[in-house]
Amino acid sequence: MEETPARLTSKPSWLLTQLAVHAHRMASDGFGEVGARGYHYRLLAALHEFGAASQAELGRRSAMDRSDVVAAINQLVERGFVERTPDPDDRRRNIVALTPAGDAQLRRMDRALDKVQDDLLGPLTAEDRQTLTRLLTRLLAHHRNR
Amino acid sequence: MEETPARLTSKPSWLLTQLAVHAHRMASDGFGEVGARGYHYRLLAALHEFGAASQAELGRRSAMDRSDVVAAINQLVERGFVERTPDPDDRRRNIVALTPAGDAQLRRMDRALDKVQDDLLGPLTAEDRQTLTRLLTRLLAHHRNR
DNA sequence: GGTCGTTTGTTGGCTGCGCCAACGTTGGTT
DNA sequence: AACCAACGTTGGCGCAGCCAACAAACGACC
Repeated sequence: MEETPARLTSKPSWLLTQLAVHAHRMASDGFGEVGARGYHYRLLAALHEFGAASQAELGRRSAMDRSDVVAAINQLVERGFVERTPDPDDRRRNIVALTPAGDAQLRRMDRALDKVQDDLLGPLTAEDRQTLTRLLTRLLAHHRNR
Repeated sequence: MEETPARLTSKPSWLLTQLAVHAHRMASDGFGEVGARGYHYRLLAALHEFGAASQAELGRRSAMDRSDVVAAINQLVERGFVERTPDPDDRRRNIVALTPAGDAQLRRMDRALDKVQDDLLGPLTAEDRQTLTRLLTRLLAHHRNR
């Protein structure tokens, strides 16, 4: 059983990034079962919660680069999960809207993700889970605004 | 100020991966100042803590793929931070050893990383930091072996 | 009106990290 | 001798994050 250097295991940044690798892999597996990836989920979630929006706005809400939004929306359009129409009021923009099929896909991904959360937090008590979530939320909010 | 969907912000896997992005970026910036990356730090740390080892063993200790170890060691050799010599007792293996220059580089990266931890945990009290570290360690240990 | 700066969509590219398949060489087992 | 396992190496893939550039369109200002 090979050991990991204490220099690494003692550093929160190491714990965080390594655990994120596991979380990411689990989520990817879940998404993969419905033929999707993380970017798709973020966009569908933003559309469902805030309604139709331009690509730039979607990017901001989903913490994605504009260029990555283009590619992901292309794929979602191709599958009929989303509709892209030019904005008549601002000809620079596209309006992206969720379709019923997209809504169904979002629910499928939701179910897959819920399972992931449970696997991820496996050995933690309900109280510990809450504590962890609270701490992570605080930190993320702090760094979100640089 | 654009909002992020609650579907995302409520999921530990989202908090974890997004916060990991920040942590990774901060660490990358720190490492970048001494012209290195995460892989280099992992290898140097393993060498310093456990002594000279074969590449395969280093990979296991640093949670890296064999092929990625090859490339990273090449770069460390090129900079004189590490020496690679054939193992006379097992001609399949190379013995990788830390040089004094490598040790100095490790210390430089250590200092950069310490700063990162502080920035990362910025708004947390000492007690909260300890709690977070404890929870993350528990989770990582759980997923490491399965 | 015309000019300037900004926003938007899009293309193309780059980096880090994790991972996998294949191959030849070498060791250990039987 | 035959087999399987481990090692180093090459080459390649996927996801996520990011940046630069461009043309088109918008807004504000004089």
